[in-house]
Amino acid sequence: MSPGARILVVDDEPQIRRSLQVNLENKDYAVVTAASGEEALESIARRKPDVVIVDLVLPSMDGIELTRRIRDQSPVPIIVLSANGDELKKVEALESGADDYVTKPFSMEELSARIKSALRRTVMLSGSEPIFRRAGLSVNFERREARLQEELIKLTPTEYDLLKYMIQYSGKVLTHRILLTAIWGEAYANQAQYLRVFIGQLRKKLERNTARPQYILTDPGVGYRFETSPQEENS
Amino acid sequence: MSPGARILVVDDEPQIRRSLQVNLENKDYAVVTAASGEEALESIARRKPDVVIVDLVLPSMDGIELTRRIRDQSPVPIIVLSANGDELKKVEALESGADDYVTKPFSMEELSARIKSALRRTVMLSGSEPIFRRAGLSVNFERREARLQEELIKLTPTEYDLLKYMIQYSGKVLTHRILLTAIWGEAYANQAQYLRVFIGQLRKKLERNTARPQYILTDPGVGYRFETSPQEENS
DNA sequence: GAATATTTATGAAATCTTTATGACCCGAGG
DNA sequence: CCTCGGGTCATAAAGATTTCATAAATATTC
Repeated sequence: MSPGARILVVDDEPQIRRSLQVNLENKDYAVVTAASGEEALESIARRKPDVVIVDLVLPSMDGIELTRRIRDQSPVPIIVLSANGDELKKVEALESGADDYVTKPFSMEELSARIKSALRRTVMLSGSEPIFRRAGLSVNFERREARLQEELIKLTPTEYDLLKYMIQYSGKVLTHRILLTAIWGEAYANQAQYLRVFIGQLRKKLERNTARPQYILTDPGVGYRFETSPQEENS
Repeated sequence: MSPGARILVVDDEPQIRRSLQVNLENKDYAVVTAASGEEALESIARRKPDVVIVDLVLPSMDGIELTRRIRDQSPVPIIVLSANGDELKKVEALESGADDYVTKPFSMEELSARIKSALRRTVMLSGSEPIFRRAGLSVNFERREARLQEELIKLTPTEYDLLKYMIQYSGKVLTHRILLTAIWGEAYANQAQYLRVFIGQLRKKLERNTARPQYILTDPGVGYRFETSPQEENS
């Protein structure tokens, strides 16, 4: 699927760099590493990686600052590695321009899935028609309608806008602020309750089991994400 | 096949404009060209093309922005020409309201097929008889008359124009703005009440049960659309 | 002056916003 | 280890607002 995509790993701990390098090379990625933000910026300019993985904790220039600096010069997908529990930092990272994050400790499968998702970020469209399809769900942008197994689903304007926006950035974590700003406007950036209500309505209409959503996932403390590939749940 | 359908080609490179013009005219289309988004918008308002072909890369206003602007005022099918590999842009274009895209480099056959497909989706008055038929309804565009089960229905000029327009783009949601602009003109784009009155009159004349319309459906908060596939009615 | 178009008025329907409630998670303090 | 309290989240439902359908009055056109 992604033979030889270039990945840059930025971490100050040599052990972690090594470990990631070995594991990712096993998955056929071309890996380069950097031990600091400065190195990373230079490496990005020279090597043009397809994905950058950044540890949140770095000496001198932390992950958030680095993310910001990268974003000033490149739209390359950035995945942040964050310590468990630091929701605030996650949000900060996402709003500085990171595309996704993985919470430590994480499995290689998890990281790998996020890398794939970042590489594939383009929404899959069927043929040339403006229709989005995934699992049982299809959304026709021309007709402004959504179907679940061929069955038409009635969506209000706001519900449709929200769904469309989430599909557009599917796979990516979208913070409350980002969603609220996009759909309702800057002034509503703090009305997280709106979001809960409308996410709830969308789930009620789209999800088989609203308690275990397939499409619209919650990232507690951060926001929501439209899942790209329906995963089987472990539980 | 499509005698004299009007096509607008929007591209800033004179060579490509020329090439497309010549090739499409050979296929019996009436071709007009525009070198910029601004020109294109004006040409659409004045010439009412049946299909618009837009290069994604344009100076000042790019293809996506142009697509969005066209969509604000017209449901005309838009085919986007995109450079190879720019998946993200394609998605963006389709979500902005484009109907189809063709990746450069492309053959004339390919483009031609897409044009035909786009024309087919709008109800063209091609074929031997300019008559639209669906379920019990038939509209003769040459004689400007509509019949319900062979019985002639009296339509005022505005009612007829509105019906014809909706049939032409049947299946698509037509926003209030688009309908008002098309039938009454730019200046009336906010008079949604006109629409309600005339839609109501059309329904009274066409629909068996105005409370459960078969043909003219309401998309609350968005607009109206002419239903393509007749639904079985229950009860 | 007859047909048509525009405007006004009103109740109904759909949607959006707000409030209320309980579940759940997690850390602090007993 | 347990319980408490604060926070986020999901959901239902009440209230407010907007949009819609319809009838009818008025204006315009030919």
